Amino acid sequence: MSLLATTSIATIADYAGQTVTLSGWIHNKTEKGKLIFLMLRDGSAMIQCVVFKKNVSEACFAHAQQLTQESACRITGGVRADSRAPSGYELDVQDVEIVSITEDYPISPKEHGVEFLMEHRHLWVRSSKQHALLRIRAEVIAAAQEWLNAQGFIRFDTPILTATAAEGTTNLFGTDYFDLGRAYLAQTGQLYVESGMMSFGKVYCFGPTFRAEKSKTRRHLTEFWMIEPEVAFADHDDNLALQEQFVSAIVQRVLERRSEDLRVLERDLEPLKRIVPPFPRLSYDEAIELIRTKHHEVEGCLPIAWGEDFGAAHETLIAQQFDRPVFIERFPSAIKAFYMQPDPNRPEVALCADLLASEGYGEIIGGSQRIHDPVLLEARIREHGLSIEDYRWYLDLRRYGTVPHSGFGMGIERAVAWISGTRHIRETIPFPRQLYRLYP
RNA sequence: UCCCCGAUAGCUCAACGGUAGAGCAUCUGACUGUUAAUCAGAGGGUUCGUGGUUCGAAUCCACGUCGGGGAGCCA
Repeated sequence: MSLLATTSIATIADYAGQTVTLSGWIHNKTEKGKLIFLMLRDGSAMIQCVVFKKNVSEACFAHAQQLTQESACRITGGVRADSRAPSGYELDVQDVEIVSITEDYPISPKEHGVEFLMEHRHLWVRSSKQHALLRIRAEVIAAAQEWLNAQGFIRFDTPILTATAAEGTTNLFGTDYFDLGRAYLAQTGQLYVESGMMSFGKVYCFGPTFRAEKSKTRRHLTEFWMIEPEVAFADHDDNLALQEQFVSAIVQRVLERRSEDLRVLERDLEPLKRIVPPFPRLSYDEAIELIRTKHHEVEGCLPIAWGEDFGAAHETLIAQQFDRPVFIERFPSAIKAFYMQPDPNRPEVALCADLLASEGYGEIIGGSQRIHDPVLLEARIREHGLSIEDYRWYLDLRRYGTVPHSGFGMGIERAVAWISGTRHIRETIPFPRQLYRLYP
């Protein structure tokens, strides 16, 4: 049963032959003398409504004439299958009720530049492609949480206002916090979610995270959403297995439920259909060697020495060797976060991995096995020049019932950009926050 | 923070040292099958700002503002 008195356009096929009332906005209008075509959008779908002058009252035809792009209205008419209609069904209009008339809607069906569209982001979300993309975002978020819930994970929310830097070095957004000095917006929920892991075993946090880095690329936002699972008694290999199942499940569910939106975005579905476990795995050492032999395949890609981190060109080169996402594992500890567990066979590398999306969309997951030994963790905190006092609670997790554990974080916007085939990350979130954009 | 590029009608762009232009949108009129309808007509400009070069600047130069692409950093 519907919560509203009006019919949802998405279910219009169920009403063929019946008279219904639809509520929505005029997406487009074509006048042809005594015949008017109204493309009505209600959020669920669109349908073409046909107004014939001789079939309706004078008042009704006048109302239809007054409607402009994005005017709101209620339209009553008969549902009829018609091959001439874009969606296969159209509405034979009997009555038009105007709810509000829109004047001078800024976004016409013609082309626009990025600056103009971003300035009108609050209206741009009504456009077909943005609508499809944000539906896919919602599906990715729902799929991620529901898959984890089905695996016995508990959502464990972590704070956004924190007293210190979680990972120390990166730039943070700060704000005054009453008499307690500075507070910072979280750049990850990971440390806190480890507390939940010791309580519930399998947990995840999901929320916005903030990076005050002056990144200016199509892969970066200053505010982005991250989902971070954390599992007790899970080692590095368990972690990678979890990640490839998680990512595959999300992709397959989007293919299953949002194929119409992927079609609107003209996304090639074949690469997505291949996203099933197992994903290829490459050690950091193997990646260095691959770059040495194949760096000429990507412009601007130069060989790097052991101990250096990869740049964007290196990631592109590595990702394009495979037809599905690829793990790069066991990075040098020196270039990774302080909490990552060293490989017992090679203490100079960490039991961590980055997952690079296929088709050159870059890193979508970063994860690791965490240090569970309190002595080692405390030493690492000191080595990184961090305050033991700030991490007292985090060290407590290792003092009381410590166990090996692993986890990872997936950036929602990068995953959505990859799955939807969207070049720029800014379109994958309703209101992107970037270096030079805080409005609307 | 660094490198590259851009700003002209509501929008997308042209004019590149000599009278400010087009398409779309808007308004008026015609049209019973349009899918970004078509046809006819009309209105619409502080060429981002400040200074400079020049007989003359949208055009060349400097600085500034806003924005776009990329690097680094990362998800």
